[in-house]
Amino acid sequence: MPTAETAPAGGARRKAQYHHGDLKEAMIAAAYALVLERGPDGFAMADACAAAGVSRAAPYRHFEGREDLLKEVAIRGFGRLAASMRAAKSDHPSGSIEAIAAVGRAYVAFAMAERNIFRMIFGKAAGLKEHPEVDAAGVGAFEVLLEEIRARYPGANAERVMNAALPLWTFVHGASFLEIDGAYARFKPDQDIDTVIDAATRGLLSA
Amino acid sequence: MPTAETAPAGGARRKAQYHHGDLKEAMIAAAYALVLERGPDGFAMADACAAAGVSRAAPYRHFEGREDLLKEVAIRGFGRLAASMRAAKSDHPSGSIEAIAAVGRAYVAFAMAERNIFRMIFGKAAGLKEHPEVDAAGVGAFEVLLEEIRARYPGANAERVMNAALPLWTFVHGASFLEIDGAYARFKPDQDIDTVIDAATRGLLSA
DNA sequence: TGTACATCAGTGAACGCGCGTTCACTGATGTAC
DNA sequence: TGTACATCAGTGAACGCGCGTTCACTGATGTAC
Repeated sequence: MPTAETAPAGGARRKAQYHHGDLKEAMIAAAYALVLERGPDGFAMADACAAAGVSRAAPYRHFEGREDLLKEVAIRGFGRLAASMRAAKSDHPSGSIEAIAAVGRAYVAFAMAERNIFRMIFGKAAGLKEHPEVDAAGVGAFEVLLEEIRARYPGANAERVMNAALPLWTFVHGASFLEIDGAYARFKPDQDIDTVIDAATRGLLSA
Repeated sequence: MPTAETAPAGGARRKAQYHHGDLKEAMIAAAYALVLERGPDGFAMADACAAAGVSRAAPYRHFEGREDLLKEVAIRGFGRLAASMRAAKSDHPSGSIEAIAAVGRAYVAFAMAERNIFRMIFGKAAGLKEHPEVDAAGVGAFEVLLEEIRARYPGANAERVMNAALPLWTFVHGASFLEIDGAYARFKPDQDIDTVIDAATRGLLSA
């Protein structure tokens, strides 16, 4: 019903169509929006069904259950995080400090923009068990940073790359959580988070 | 019943006593242990009641409800975190890099030892609303680091102290979450986390 | 091109369970006189 | 020191709600002939 009005193309009785068309995708999108808004714990199947304009039982044709749907949401989350980091670094020379700092800033910016998604994809506390696919999506996101580090230190072995990358990840990860939880706003309200990230990136890369 | 055996002092029929003695404290301790074990979402009032050897209705004489009990757990959590940081730094000269690094190591060590408590006290996602008392306990924990920074830079104004403290907190906070979530184990299994913290502390303090 | 039939994707209703919370109660304790 | 009474901290049972999931069904679609 909600979407019927806005898509009058084709036949006249598009309204109240029995088959949805792409319910799987619609459910994922609805779930993503709901998790974003209320967090993974506040997410209810019934709400996602309502948002997709479908009965409560319908999604079980496409997902094993709630967990399976949330898994899909988590994969999207990592995908969006990776995409925004990738976009951010494309403005700067490959391997430059600026590119690396831009990746970090994008990481924190994503956490701020989609805080509940960020909280969900990191930390199984939020009721999401281990899934190889989610895991792979997470690795894919980390790869964006690794690529940049490799470009900065051509020919460096894996250990050296990790030694450079992990502290940077650590810092922006911590910055994301502190920002999300309001710790920065509380202790230093006028702070510009991007400046902090830039400074830390330099400090950690030269350490 | 569980504690009756171990405290035979006084009267003979200590067992199955009607009045608990200190149910409030017993509930908090039971809840703390349960949250530690299963996380804040896996925590059920009924389990805590069972652990304290009391009916489901009893705690409502001492707490407004579940949220109120969890609030108390969170306060304890911050208290324990602060105490372990304080203990760690006492081994080193006040204001020294070693003392500051020790505080950081203790922070991450606490996160590892009590991961579900750590997750609970940071991030309201875990179903704990804002409470002034919890907030104050959190500030108290941060104070342990601030004291150390002030000792290092005598006479520094508040801003300078924050500028030094926040990046350090950010790093150990990120390290805690990555360690908890298994990210370090996954990407660099043989890494010694304490070494990383020491290096980052030096790098960030001199940045 | 039309009909029969298998298959698929929905529906509506209800089940069932976990769990926080409440209610009327009762046993224990402390205090006034 | 003993009794009456108020108060407090428990109990047992049940309520109620949210919510994921299942079941028997029905409408729509695609395919064989």
